[in-house]
Amino acid sequence: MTSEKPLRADAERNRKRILDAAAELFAAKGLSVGLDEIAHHAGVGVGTAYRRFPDKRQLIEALFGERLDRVVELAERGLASGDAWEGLTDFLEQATELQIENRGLREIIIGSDHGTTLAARARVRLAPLTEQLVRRAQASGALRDDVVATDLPLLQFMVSSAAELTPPHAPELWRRYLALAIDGLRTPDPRPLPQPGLSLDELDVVVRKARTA
Amino acid sequence: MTSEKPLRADAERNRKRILDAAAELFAAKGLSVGLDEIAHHAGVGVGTAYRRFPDKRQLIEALFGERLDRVVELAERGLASGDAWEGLTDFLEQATELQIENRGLREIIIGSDHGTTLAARARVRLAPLTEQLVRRAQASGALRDDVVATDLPLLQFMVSSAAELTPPHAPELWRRYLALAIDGLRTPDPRPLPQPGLSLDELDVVVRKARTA
DNA sequence: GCATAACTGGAGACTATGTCTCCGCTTTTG
DNA sequence: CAAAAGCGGAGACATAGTCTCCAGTTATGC
Repeated sequence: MTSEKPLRADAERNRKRILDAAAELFAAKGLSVGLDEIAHHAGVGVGTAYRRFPDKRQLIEALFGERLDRVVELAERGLASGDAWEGLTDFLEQATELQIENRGLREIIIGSDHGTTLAARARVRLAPLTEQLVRRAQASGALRDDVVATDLPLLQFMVSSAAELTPPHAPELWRRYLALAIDGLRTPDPRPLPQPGLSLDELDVVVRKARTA
Repeated sequence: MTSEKPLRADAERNRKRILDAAAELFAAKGLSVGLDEIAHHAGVGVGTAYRRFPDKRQLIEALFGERLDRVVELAERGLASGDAWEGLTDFLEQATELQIENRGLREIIIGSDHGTTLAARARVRLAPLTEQLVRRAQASGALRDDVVATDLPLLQFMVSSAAELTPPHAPELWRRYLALAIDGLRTPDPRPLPQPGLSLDELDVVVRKARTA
């Protein structure tokens, strides 16, 4: 569909440079970096950047599709794990790690208008997998019964929020709080949770509106 | 020290209106609301607002001192509780609730340049109390031993982050996640946490830099 | 080589948002 | 009722991101 005329050699080279710079800056600073900054970091003029990516969304979608696939893949790998509980916690830990390494990814996963459809599609693929992860861990007896699948992304969000203000000399501090939360999930004789978990639709609303405010 | 000439009656009346409007808007929208917006909401001109509060910080400090006192007071009440565990969890829950009800308060407690000294002073008063709360709960056997006092504000921060994107029809959802975290604190035979907790000084750095970035 | 189509760079226009000043007019006060 | 105090809000200023324009440069096909 996208009728692509072949670019001139130098133009193609610049396109790649812009994509590289954008990947780096989005990961480090989030999606709010301007195309101007990206262009400068890529060593090209602003005009060049805007000519190639007239819409920032195109740039974002070009970059983050693969990253989101990896999250889905992590869930699949968790389901393939021999141990149901480990499958769940490994997924939680690794998916959280991805979001923390890449601030742009985190901002895509939680709302922030940009790349919305991309994230929405990933969520659709992810939902049945996490549902399955939770059910399996509950069946194995390791996971408390009153947890639901939509709790997972919210836990990830909480932990990655804390990670965002982590001091440079303790970049792994978030693992402490994820571990604490995971211990909360494992509680053997929990008192029932005071509020019901969200439905998938409700989660969608939550996740869409984040940061935008 | 602040040599206060008595204001004219109408001026004093407007001062109060501005304070009321600011309290309302800061609670609802956070500290980023402009003086212009506050002035308009108070039904006075922008000039009036700036004449009375040439520095936004003065306005903020005038408003949030009392709120911060209440947090300290909550810790004291927790310490006074007969049950060490309940004292701790009640404090956690109620202090978190205060932050969630009042977005401005939350932004003051975590860095964001404004009102820094105010929050720093509150932290100094709060530190020995939370230290005590934790120690007491550990002595009673209810709280796992590898938790430290600086974990409390970080847990609160995580939960209130989640609360910030809570959907309007489930405003109490955060209680679910606080309960989960609290169950993590109670874990009877925890596997040791993967990262050491922060010292008070480290917490200070963390808490100061938030949101500013 | 050379003509030309493709591409480049970055100044600056434009928008949006918040901070803060100035000053002609109004209200309070003694 | 005159003077002092206060008022309102237009608009100057600063910052920051988005995006356009076009004179000048470079790749490419003949």
